[in-house]
This record gives sequence, C-alpha cells and structure tokens, in this order.
Amino acid sequence: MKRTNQPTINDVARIAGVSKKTVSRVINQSPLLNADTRKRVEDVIAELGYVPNPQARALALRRNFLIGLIHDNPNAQMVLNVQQGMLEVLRDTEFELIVHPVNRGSPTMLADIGQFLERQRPFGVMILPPISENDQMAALCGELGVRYVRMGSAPLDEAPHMVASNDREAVRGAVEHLIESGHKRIGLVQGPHGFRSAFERQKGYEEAIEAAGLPLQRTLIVQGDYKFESGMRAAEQLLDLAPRPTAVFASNDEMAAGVLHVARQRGLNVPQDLSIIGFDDTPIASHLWPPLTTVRWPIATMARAAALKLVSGEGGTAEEDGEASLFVSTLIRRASVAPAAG
Amino acid sequence: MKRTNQPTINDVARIAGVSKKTVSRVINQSPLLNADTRKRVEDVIAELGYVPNPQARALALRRNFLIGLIHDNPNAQMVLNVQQGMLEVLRDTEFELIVHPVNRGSPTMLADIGQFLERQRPFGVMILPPISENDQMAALCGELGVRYVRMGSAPLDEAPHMVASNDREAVRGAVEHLIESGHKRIGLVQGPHGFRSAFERQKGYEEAIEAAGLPLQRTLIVQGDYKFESGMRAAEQLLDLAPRPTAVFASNDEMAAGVLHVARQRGLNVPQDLSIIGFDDTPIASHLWPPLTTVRWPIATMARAAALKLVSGEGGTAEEDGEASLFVSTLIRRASVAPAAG
DNA sequence: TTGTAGGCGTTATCAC
DNA sequence: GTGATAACGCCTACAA
Repeated sequence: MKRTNQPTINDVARIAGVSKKTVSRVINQSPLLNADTRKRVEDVIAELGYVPNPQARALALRRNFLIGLIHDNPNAQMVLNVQQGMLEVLRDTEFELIVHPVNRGSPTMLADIGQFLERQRPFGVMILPPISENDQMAALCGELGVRYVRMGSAPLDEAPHMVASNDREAVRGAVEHLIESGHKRIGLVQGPHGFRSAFERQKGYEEAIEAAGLPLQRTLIVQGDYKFESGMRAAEQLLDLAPRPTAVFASNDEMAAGVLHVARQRGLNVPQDLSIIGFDDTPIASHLWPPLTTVRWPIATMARAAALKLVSGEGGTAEEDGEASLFVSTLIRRASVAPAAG
Repeated sequence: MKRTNQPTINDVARIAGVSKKTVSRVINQSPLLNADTRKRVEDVIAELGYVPNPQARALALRRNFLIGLIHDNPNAQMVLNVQQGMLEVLRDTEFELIVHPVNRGSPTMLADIGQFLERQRPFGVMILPPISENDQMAALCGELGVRYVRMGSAPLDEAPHMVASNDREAVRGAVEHLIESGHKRIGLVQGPHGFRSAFERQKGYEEAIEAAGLPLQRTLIVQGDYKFESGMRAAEQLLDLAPRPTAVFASNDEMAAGVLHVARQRGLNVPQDLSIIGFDDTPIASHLWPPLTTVRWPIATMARAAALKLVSGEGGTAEEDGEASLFVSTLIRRASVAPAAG
C-alpha cells in the first residue's frame, strides 16, 4: 500500500469550512445538525471521494468491525455456504469477514485461537462444527469479551450463542422413510466418535428403529469418519453381512457416496438391491447416479441468522436479537431409495 | 467487544520503567537495544499478556495487515483450497485473510470492489478466475495502490501479478491421451463463452486434434457453462450424434459428471462405450463411479505462491520476489478412460 | 542505547 | 448546532 493521497477528515473539514467534529457528525448521521451544514459537508465528501479510515475508527471507538469465522474444514461446500450466508448479512454493514481455519488435532489449537482472538479482537466470531462443540472455546470467547455464535447439530449453548439444526429429528425422519418403504434391515454408517453431529444422527437412527419395533442390531451399525473412504470400508462390512441390509443410512453424503461406490463395484443395483440415504445435500448428492436421497439442512439460513446475532444490537443493523436459533432440516427425496424387495 | 482491560504499550512501559518507544523497539525487534532492557521489557510483556493492537499499528504505519481474497464462487472446493494455501503462508505473518465474494453479472461489480478496496485498503488482494480475467479490476488495484495477484488459466499479467496454470497444454495432454487410446471421435464440452479458461481448454483440445491429423468437427464441440446440468445437456447432444463420439473431454469435472450421468441414463457403459475426462480434480472426480480421469492443477501451491508474492518484500516474510508464476497441471489417470472399441 | 515530541485519522467531552 | 481539545495505541522523527 503506497502513499496514496487519500483525503482525510481534516481535508473535508478544511474545505467545507467546518470542524472535524462536524464532519464526523455527518458521517455518523448525528441528528442534531443543521441541514445546510450537512449538505455542504456531504458535497465536499462526494467531491473529494472521501472514505473514513476503518483503522482510525476502530482505534477511536475501541472496537473494530471484523467478524471472524473459525472452522476446521468440515467440508468445502459447507464452509462456503456459511461464508456466503454471513456475507449476505455483512454486506450492508461496515463489517468484514475474516476467516481463520484451525487444525483440530493440533494440541495447540486452543492456544492458536486464543492468540487470534487476542491479536485481532474481532467484534464477534462464528464457530463451525465440529470445533464449535468444544465448550472451552466458547468459554475462551466469553473471557476475552468476544461475541460468539456456535453452529451445531443440537442446541448446546444459550440461544444468543447458538444456531442449531435438529439432526436427530431429521435422521429419524429419513430412517422412517426407509421403514415406510418396507425396509427392515437398515445399516447405519456412523460419523466419527466424539462428534456431536455423529451422536445425534445415530440417536435419530436408533429412535426410528425402536419406534418401529424393529430390533436394534449392533452389526448393522458401522463406524465411519465422514470421509468417502470410510464409507467404502463401512459398505464392505455391511454388504458382507448375511442377510444383507436392504438399505443404508450414511451420516453424510460423502460416506453415502462411498457406499454407493462399493455397491456398484459389487454389481448391486441401487436402489433396487440397496437403498441409500445420505446427509448434507452437498452438490455431490445430486450429481451421483442415481441421485441421492439426503437430508438438507439450511446452512445459509443458519449462517445468516448467526451473522445477525453477531452484529445485532450495538454496531450492526439493529435487528431483533430474538433471531431463531433452531432450524429444521428436510428430507430431499431422490432416486436412491426404492421399496424393499420381497 | 466489551471494555476489556487489555494492557497497552503504556502499561508495559510504566511497569518496566522505560519509555513507550523502548517497548516499541522491543516489539519491532530493533537491534540497537541493551540486552538487559530488552529482557526486562519482555518479562513485563509476558507477565501482562500484552498484545500490540493491530488497528493502532495500522494507523501509525499508514498500512494494514489485511490480505483480501476476491472471487465469484467459481467452485467451492477451489475457493477453499485457495484459502487454505494462502493461509498456510499468512499463518506465520501478521497478516489476516479477509474474503470478499462478489457478484459477477452485477453491473455494479467493479464499483463494489472499488468500494471495498477504498474502505479497507487491504495490503494486497488475490483475485480468482473468472473475474481475475477482467483487466479493469487489475487497473483499479493499480490506481488505488493495492498490491494484487491474479490467478488464471494463462499468463495475462506480469509475473509479480500473476499465478497461472497452463490449461492449454494440460488439455492437449489429456486429449492426446484419448487419441493414444485409439479414440478418433472425441467430443468437447466447452466452458462458458468469455472465460479465458474455457478458451484455453478449447484451444488445447483443438491443438491435440489437429496435431494428430484428425478432422476438427464443429458438431463435436458443444457449449456448456461449467455446471452439472450443462454437462448433461451437452451429453444429450453429443450422444445423439451418429456416429457417436467414443470419448468426451469436459472442461471441468462437474460437466464431466453430467456427461457420465447421461451416459448412465442411456445405458452406456463407461468407459467401455464412452471414455470421459474432466478437469479440476475436485473430490467429486474420485468419488464418481467409475472414478474420473481428470486434470489436476496445483491450486494450493499456486495460492501459496500468490500469498508469498503479496506479502513479500515489505512487511511479509522477506521472500524471493521471483516466485514462480506458471504452474503445471498433471493428468490423473483413473478408470473413466478405456481404449476405443473396434 | 534511550527518551521526548508529535502525528496517524477518527471520535468523545464539554464548552460556547 | 458547532468547535476546540484531548484521547485511542502505536510509530517516526530527532534529541540527548
């Protein structure tokens, strides 16, 4: 950044023949201002192309206009949808979005985040799952006085700090859909251990099975880690079973794609021989063959709500603070589910 | 952000019994400093947990430590890979990444970007394709004194402002691979009109066809727009041809997935009846069945190089400015290509 | 090697 | 309504 001769508030004040403070008042829409004066100042501002310096504002106001997005790359589409949702809200404000991925797994993760928060002192941060499930992180934000909103698969914080989807209910609905289609042996490809989303989705599966009076068989539940390959491994295991499950619910689309992949390799027809449901409704779901029945959760909507919570009240578009914090997911029915044979 | 009693440089100075300037020197690693004094100040800093305020620094230095990322959502995976690559470089610096998606199509796009640049005055910006192809944008950065690096499918700016892949060559290689496999009727699903990447990839296709002495048939070239559905439409058109093409090169993976999708619908076997090659090596490519042969370009590497160019010299890790600016893509051979039948 | 004075561009205080 | 004056936290002169 060179020495660009950007005009300052002083230039405006001098040329308009008023004091800095008056210009400041114009910028900040102070109501007690002579209309003439305001007009004059506004003209000068337009003429000079003056733009207030955010750094200086931040310094004087002892606060800045940065919203952080902290995540651990849960999946590209999700991160981007979140960014998009948040930016839709931020666009009309003076806030900017600064992204800060971290490395779950790293033992210094919490310290890293602490450093980030202390350095930048963002006005607020949005935390994506799975690290949003870490209560210490939330506590850290609290201590440092940084607003935060967590995104998760269940309400795990107070409403002002949370946007949650109800994964359990959504999965129950999905599995019920399979049951209604006549399936009795339904496999579950679980998400990784320790993830709240994985836990909730498993609970949803179990609730549906039990509510239908079907036996809950441990062999039908296989551990995955949300990655494609783990879906393949799980499928190997499930399809080796005798009798074979006639349907599989995978806790996310990637793993569902893995299941589909293996079914194909084995010469099975989907959905005739095996019905599959995924979760997330990532683009891959609709691009697979057959298109995947899956659960769509309203990520962008949740992100917008989160951004609104973060900037609401002081500083942002003074929106209702009572933004919804629980969002419902919907089952997207495509071609990967068929009635159970026999 | 509440009134947190974060210690300032003054607190440190007072407690350490030195002047602000001395503390400042410690922070900025000034060499001319008594070791004792330095030690004493450092101790106080550690004790207080003092962290310099970036806003104040930015103000005093008349520059900030923000790197912008401007894009128009070309595709989620790519944007995220870029973010990751850039952040790897930025992590060890005092720079932060601030993302700024824009809306190509919007008539006010250029104005929007101008506003963003004038408000934030980022130290530098990275511009992703396709908007990186817009020369006016680059000019705008130049005028405003904002460093910039463009990412593109061909060198369309001077080295310090460019990280480019050589799409033409990469595609030529891919199509040659098809030709070597015995294919003579090879379809092309083009990218959208006006995109440099689309143009380069088409040229690569044409060069390979011509170099092999094959006829360049206009009916084998179908327009797409980089989206899945357009790949499907293109496939419909290509597969209606008589005789049918035995192979298709699609200018990106999403369209290739669309082609695969339609081939399936028509009961064609891939790759026996139809070979397909895509471009990008997005996750979808390896998750499809059969896994897609495609061209991988080193996005993260390019992003790292770009970030290095942006922060190099003044302010950043004083790296060589002579970072590479042309990167080679490689053909990833998977299962969607087979020798031509007959 | 260290300190003093002044400025970066903005806002808050408190007079007029 | 408006304008001096003093912050905000840091850095660059220039002295000492």
